[in-house]
Amino acid sequence: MAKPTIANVAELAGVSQATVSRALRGATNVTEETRIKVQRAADQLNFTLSKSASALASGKTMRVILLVSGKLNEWFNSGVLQGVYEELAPVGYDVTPAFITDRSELDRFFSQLPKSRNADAIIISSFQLMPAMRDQLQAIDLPTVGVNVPAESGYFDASISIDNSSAMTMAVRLLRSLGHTNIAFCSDYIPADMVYNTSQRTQAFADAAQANATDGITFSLLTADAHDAPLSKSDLASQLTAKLLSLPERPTAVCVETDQVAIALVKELRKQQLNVPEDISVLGFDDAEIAQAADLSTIRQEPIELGRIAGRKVLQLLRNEPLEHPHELQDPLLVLRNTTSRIDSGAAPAE
Amino acid sequence: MAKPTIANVAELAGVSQATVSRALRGATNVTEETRIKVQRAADQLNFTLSKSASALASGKTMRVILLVSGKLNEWFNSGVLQGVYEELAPVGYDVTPAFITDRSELDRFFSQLPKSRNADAIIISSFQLMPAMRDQLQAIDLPTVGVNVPAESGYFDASISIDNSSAMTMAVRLLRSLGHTNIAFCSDYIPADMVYNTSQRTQAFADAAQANATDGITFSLLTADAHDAPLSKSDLASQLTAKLLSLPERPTAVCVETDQVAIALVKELRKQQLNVPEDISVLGFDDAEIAQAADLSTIRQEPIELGRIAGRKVLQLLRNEPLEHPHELQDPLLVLRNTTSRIDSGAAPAE
DNA sequence: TTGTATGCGTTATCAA
DNA sequence: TTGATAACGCATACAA
Repeated sequence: MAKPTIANVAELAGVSQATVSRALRGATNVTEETRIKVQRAADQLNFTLSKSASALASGKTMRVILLVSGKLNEWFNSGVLQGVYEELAPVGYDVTPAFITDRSELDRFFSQLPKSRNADAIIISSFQLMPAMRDQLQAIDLPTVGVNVPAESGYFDASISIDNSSAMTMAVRLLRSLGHTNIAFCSDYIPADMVYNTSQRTQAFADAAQANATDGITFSLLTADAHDAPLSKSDLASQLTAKLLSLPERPTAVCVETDQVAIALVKELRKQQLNVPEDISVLGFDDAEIAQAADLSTIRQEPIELGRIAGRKVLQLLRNEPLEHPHELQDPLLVLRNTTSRIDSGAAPAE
Repeated sequence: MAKPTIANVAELAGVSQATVSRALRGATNVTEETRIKVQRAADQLNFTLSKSASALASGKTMRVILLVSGKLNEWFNSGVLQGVYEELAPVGYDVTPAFITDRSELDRFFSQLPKSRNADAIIISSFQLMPAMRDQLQAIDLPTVGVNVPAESGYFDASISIDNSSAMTMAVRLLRSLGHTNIAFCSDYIPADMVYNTSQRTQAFADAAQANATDGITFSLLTADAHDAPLSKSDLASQLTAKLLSLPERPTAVCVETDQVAIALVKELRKQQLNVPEDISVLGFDDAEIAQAADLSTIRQEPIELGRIAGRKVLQLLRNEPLEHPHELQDPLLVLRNTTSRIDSGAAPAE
């Protein structure tokens, strides 16, 4: 038999289609005896329910879309996917990833997006909230949960984000307690049509700077020059290094938007005969695998955990369970390795 | 209107449902005029075709499953996903990832696997081909393409794999040309129920060793002791280092199954006061991001490209196009950085 | 080129 | 607890 249907199973088991359907889905109102009988028949025919037919009949697709900015193999995105999958797959949901890099793709995605037809929920990760997107988000009649989205957004039914503000406050405090009084924040240029950016971190740093601006402390914001094609990390690093060294007074500590850029920056600084961390401390952001390999001090965020939390929120929304805290912030963790030290310490750091 | 159906669009456009269906899918036999009229009506109603209904009616799910061993956020797996997605998404296919870590999950996956019901094709990445799996593969009546699967497998309709044999031959040649005469290969212990392993690489190294075994050259295979829970990379590295150092004659060069383990090994060796690469050369496998950060010499494989190729093969199979070379091997590339050098060179490597 | 009518494989309502 | 039957929303053979 090419493709057994529920009817074949029903016939073989000697019951009705409806009973087969109930038995196979684990409904309560089926005798244990019949259930076993049906299961046996299904196994014998190598039968599985068709998701398409189930979806059509029930109105539930058992699928949730994960929309990420940037590529699926980026550290953050793949981690979120893993986390979401861990929570949703065990309860029968498929997770269909989609990614988007520029504005036009975003528009296309949302216009084609099944307004409630092809998914039961949608998770949106790390998007800048542009006006156009807000409208489209509001037009969606699906449960929507955000990952690393701006705090002020009431555009999602739920969200989980890292606390950038807390992260940058911690970073500034750390560097100050190490004696640094001239601190910079480095970030890449953000094209206007970019769907994601780390501007939240930049802003959070600026806020933290302002809160600490009273005494003789200098804060600087360094951003790469505008460019069309994305810069390689090393080109970006050398540009940032040049800017860093051309400041009136060279900062003794820099926070960098991501580990990748931070590591490239460390390499470039060392190439310029500056010792890290003796001459200048560098603090990354993410604690990706490379941070450990490069012995980089950094601020940890945990994409897998963010994904899990997002997945759980989706499940709650799907079950119409009330969310106590629909919008959550996750506390970051400072991870100190070998690229940060006291300003006045000329000694080599301990191994 | 809550959920517009094709009937609503038909009514608004003043045509039949069939025409709407044809127009929206870009069928040829529709007047440009009607197509525009229909499109306008669809836009106005914010209508999108229901994938479930389409799938049920047409028998095509427009979905392909990507089954990987290990987690979705691993470097190789997420790269393959990205590559597959790049090829399939533009032509309308969803890619649904699934991952599996042990044998029991594998069995469950295959038993629940829609024998041709819930996907149009399946891509299987990096699985060891166990007997149980062979049977199940043969039972699948879907196009099946493998990524990094054993060469001898005629169990897939198509496949794309890295050429482990060529990789290890290159590695051995490189190390020999650098003057090394005592070369080891390091790998983790592989639990019996593991669905994936790097044993192909180990075997390829053994083959390469045999091909070079004539003169006074020593090859060793080092494997971690059996363990239940996965070892941390650093624990694994220290165990491998211990084995390495307890050999009658310490090898001057080691190939390691993955970059991760190689980097941990380098750290451990240096902790043991051995200079890398002056005293001992280390060669990784993958050329993941961390390899560059750690300045590791390694053998590059490109998961994204593998994914793209797999995606294209799926498309060809789905279109019933004949594949000239259903089973392909990809040539690896040697990437020399700072963990390999001549055996007789005591000088520090150039920056 | 367009319309009509049927079927795709389930779920859900209702009755038994 | 089980069975009969009507949706579910679309694709497609066939007719016009």
